[in-house]
Amino acid sequence: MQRYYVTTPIYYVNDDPHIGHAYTTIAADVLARHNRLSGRDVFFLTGVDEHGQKVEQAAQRQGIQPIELADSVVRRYRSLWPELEISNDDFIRTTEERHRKAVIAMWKRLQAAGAIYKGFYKDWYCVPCETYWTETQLKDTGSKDAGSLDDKHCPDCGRNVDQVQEESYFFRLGDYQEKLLEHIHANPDFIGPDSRRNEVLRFVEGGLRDLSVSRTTFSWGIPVPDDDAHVIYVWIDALTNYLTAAGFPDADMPHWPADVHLIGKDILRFHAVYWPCMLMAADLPLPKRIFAHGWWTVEGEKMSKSKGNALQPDKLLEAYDADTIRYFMLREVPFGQDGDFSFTALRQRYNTELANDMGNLLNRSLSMLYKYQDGKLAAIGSEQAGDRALVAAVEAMQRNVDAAIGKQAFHEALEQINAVVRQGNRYVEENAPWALFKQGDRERLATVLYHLVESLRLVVLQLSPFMPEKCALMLGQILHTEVNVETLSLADHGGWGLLQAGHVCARPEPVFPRLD
RNA sequence: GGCGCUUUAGCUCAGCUGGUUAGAGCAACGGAAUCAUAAUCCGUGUGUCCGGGGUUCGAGUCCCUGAAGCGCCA
Repeated sequence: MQRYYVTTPIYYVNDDPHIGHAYTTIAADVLARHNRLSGRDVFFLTGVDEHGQKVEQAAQRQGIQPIELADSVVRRYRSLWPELEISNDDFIRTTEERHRKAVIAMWKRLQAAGAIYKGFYKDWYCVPCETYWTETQLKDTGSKDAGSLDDKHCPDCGRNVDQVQEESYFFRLGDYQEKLLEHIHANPDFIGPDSRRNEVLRFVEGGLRDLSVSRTTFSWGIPVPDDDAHVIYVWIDALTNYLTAAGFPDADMPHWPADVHLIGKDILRFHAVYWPCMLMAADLPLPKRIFAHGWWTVEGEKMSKSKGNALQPDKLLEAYDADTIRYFMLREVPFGQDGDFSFTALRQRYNTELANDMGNLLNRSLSMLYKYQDGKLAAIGSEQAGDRALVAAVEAMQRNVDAAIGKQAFHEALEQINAVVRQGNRYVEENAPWALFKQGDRERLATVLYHLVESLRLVVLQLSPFMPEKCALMLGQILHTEVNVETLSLADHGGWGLLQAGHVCARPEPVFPRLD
């Protein structure tokens, strides 16, 4: 069986879940569900990153152990994901033993390859802020008298910073520059969208410096093998999670390499530069694709902690169901671009596309089926051009949705689906079943109603990865039975004509009541 | 400062390697129909395709240049 491995980043437990985390995870979930529907053996991974100085300090401030802080945030994620209908197959925590083993194995593998060496890491430290800054970050403050040490100021508070020198292990990132460039050029789909791919290319072309991969300034992490003074820094620790869950280093890894790492644009460089180079050094296959999506503003404003306007998924779920949120986020904005989350826009999408077009098409179709044929599909007569066009549109949609999702173009997939829905509504008007009924043309009436219901069945099937719950309801009405969308497959259920004459649909009930 | 991207109907955007009267969705206006969640369907746009210059028989689509916005890097 064809395999499919999709990942989200592991979210840092320093932060409560917000709409950005939900976005990545929903998108990954749609990929997972679509590929399951397509018959693939899917492995969908999400999880959390628990180590690091920030968590250590935050825990200290709260007077608790880092693991306690992590545990509490993990609980929030674990309760949130089911509410958003996230169907992850695994949830990884970087504090797990399996992960410690994988990271140690990764480290040793890099070391054995000669890709790690010990050196010194120079940094600037702002004592009042307790924050480290790099040389280049300091330059941004534009001091008047550049050059002298006194003029190095903290970008945050403007006070003087101290230079600190720290022993550190380094990864020979620079050695892989050419190999990485070759790989990106040879694999045009390796990084998406294209604008991000270009950014990475330019960044790598500009030269890669070796990467500091250990720290001695905090201890909340995985110690460097045979050198307890050092903790393995975030790169090797966090990124290796994708291997850990795949079975590294013990098992053979049937799902590796990953088909897609979905990420936010803020962590593009780690995933598109550091990670592939580490894998090359460790002589492991590279992920097939890394896709960076954009960020959300809320009602036109940037989300920020200080503004306190970060949209929390659990709050959102009090107002709208998961399917509506899922649909809106993937429909409103081309995946890869930034977008704005506005409640007006959400309600408009919902009312026009879901309530008026999709929901009402199902409702009016089944209503007519009941009004004219007691809810029962009847044998069809010969197909006319409009009937064949509808069938062709459904089949084209199936191909196009698959292609769109294959390149993470969710908005495009949904547009393909909506186009068939619009055609369905047009089909109703063109064939006017009510007129056929009055004329007593039972055969034509049966043909039209059959085409409507059967096309709806296939449309909803395609939509089910996006809106599992609503689609289960809609399919339930069409099939007149409880439907578990997780067990459906395109191979078994995706063909035209599977509904039989004599099948009785359920009485319709609005699935998308209009919102005011 | 360097590199790159974007700028097309009121709004959000599509327009591949240049070629008939520049398109979609939403919004607006007019009409039809009545199966349906007053939902649907049809019709309606005199848009400087950001400005300027150029290449070409022909440019929204290529080149140069200017402006605005954005991204990455410094």
